Parts: sequence; C-alpha cells; structure tokens
Amino acid sequence: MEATDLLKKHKLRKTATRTEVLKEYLSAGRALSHAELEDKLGDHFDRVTLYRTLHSFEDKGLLHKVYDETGTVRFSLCSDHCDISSHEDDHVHFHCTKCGNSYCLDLPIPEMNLPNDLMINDVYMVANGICKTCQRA
Amino acid sequence: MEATDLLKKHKLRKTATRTEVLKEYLSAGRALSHAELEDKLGDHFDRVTLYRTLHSFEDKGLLHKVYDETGTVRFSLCSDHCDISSHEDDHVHFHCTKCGNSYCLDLPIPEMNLPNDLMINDVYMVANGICKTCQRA
DNA sequence: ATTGCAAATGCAACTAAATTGCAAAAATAA
DNA sequence: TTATTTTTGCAATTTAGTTGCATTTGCAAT
Repeated sequence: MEATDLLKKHKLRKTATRTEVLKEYLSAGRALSHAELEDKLGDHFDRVTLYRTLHSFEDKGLLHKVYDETGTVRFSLCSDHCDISSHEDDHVHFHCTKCGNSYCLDLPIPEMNLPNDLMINDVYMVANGICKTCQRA
Repeated sequence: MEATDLLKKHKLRKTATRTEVLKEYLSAGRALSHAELEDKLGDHFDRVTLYRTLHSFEDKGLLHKVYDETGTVRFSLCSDHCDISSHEDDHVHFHCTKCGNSYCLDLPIPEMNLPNDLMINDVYMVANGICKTCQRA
C-alpha cells in the first residue's frame, strides 16, 4: 500500500513529514531508528517532529518496535492487520551484531507455556548473529 | 555463591564497588539498570565506575543483558556456567509493562528453525505483560 | 612486609538520545 | 472560507552513556 493510503487508513493527517517517513519505511526493508531516519532524510525535518511521528505511527499501528541488546529502539512496518486497537507483530526478528541492522523474519514465534500467574500480552523474540552481507565482509 | 568468591572465580579484583554491586544483584531477584543501581547504592560510588563495573561483569560472565521495548538495558545474574568465553543465558525473560521490572524465568527458549543463511549466535526472548504485584494494584 | 606494576577509580568534560512547553503553521471538517 | 484541532518547529531541559587522564588501589613477586 502507498504512503498516502496508509495514513488515511490509520486516520492520520497527511503531512510532508509523515509521507516522507513512511516512504522510508516502505522502501527500507529493515528496521530504522530515529537516528537512521534523520540521516536518510537530511535536515528537512525537525528532530522532535520525527520522534513524534514515530510515536504516533506506533500508536496507530503502522510501525512496531524492534529492539536489541544495544538498547537502540528501531521501528519496522506492521503487517496489514495492525491498528490502533491491537498490534499483532508475532514474528521473530533478526539482529546483526556486526552492522547493527535489524530485520523482521517471516517466521512465527513458537508456542510455549508461560507461568499463568503472569498476564502475558505479547512475546518478543530476536535472533542475534551475523547477516549475509557481514559474513562476506 | 558469595560476592567475594564470584569475583575470584571470574578473575576480577576485589574492590568495594564490585562487592557492593554484586551484592545488589545477588539480592535483587530481578534485573537492574545502571540508574536503578545508582538509586540503591546512593552517592557512595561514581557514575562512571558503575558503568565500567557493569561492563566488566558482563565481559567476564557474571551478568547478562536484559532488555525490553523501552530501550532500557538492565543486567541480571548469569547462571553458574557462564564465563568470559561464553554466555549461556538461554532462558525466557519477563517484562512488566506497568512497573517496568524485568525478571529471568526458569524456562528454556523453545527450539526453532532459523534461516540458514544467517549465522545465529543466540536467541533472546521476552514475554511482555503485567506482573503479579501490578495485577493486584 | 615491601615494592612494582597493572588495573580500577574519580573527576571533569563531552557526546548522544529523548522529552517538554509553547507559539506558529497547517490539515481537515463544517 | 472559516473554525477547530492537530501538527510542527524551536528552545530548553533532562537523561544516558563515553572518554581521557591523573590518582589510588589490589595483588603478585620479591
């Protein structure tokens, strides 16, 4: 789906920042942090606006968080059926410890039995290793 | 095991900071961040020293990282068989999204088939939910 | 016990990451 | 076209983490 349509679908006003940010995520193929977004977009947008854009995209179900051992929080496009009421990003992530990039894998999180005195909402899973590109280098 | 013995076992010099920090982890029963450690220990130790203590503890296999969607990096005691050459903290973690506390669960990470073009070193897993204490509150 | 040396600490300064409040500007609905 | 609400940009602030260096300390060798 295109940037404009995605914004409309999630009831977000169409602004220059949002459109551009969304385009970056649509073409990135990997998770992007606030800092990486700033790099890609140059000085055209305010730092704070970018933070707020990411947060509203997450709230509305366009992006989901992708995090790793470095403490860097990145975001990645959600699947079609995420919205403001629920995120369903139940796939495994991959984090390359060499280049730092993170990717969503098309792989469901395995079932498991968790203690039933804990109210579990979702499970996050990330495999750490070396990506194809870094293996060659 | 006691703090002093743990330091010796991992070939770390015994200092006041290290002993006290280790005691906190031994009694905490949960993962602690740098900031939480500062709170617990008061002004007796230097901020920078605490950062360096945490890093050397991780290097030597006394502590392992525990991270979550907030980007806060915490640490938790390793099992006995971790050392400088390998961490084997292959258990599931729990993160309470209300109080922010994180815990190690005594639950192995389920097996799964990962793409074989990726060189996987370890898998990290965290269940997000509401802890017992917060459920009551 | 004393000494020598490597390792650890404390401090100051710095870099980076993230948030807040507010006034101005822009997007949508009426 | 206007009114209303949302978003933006800016300045300031807070929080987190790092670096370099001089001083101190732990510990092993003597």
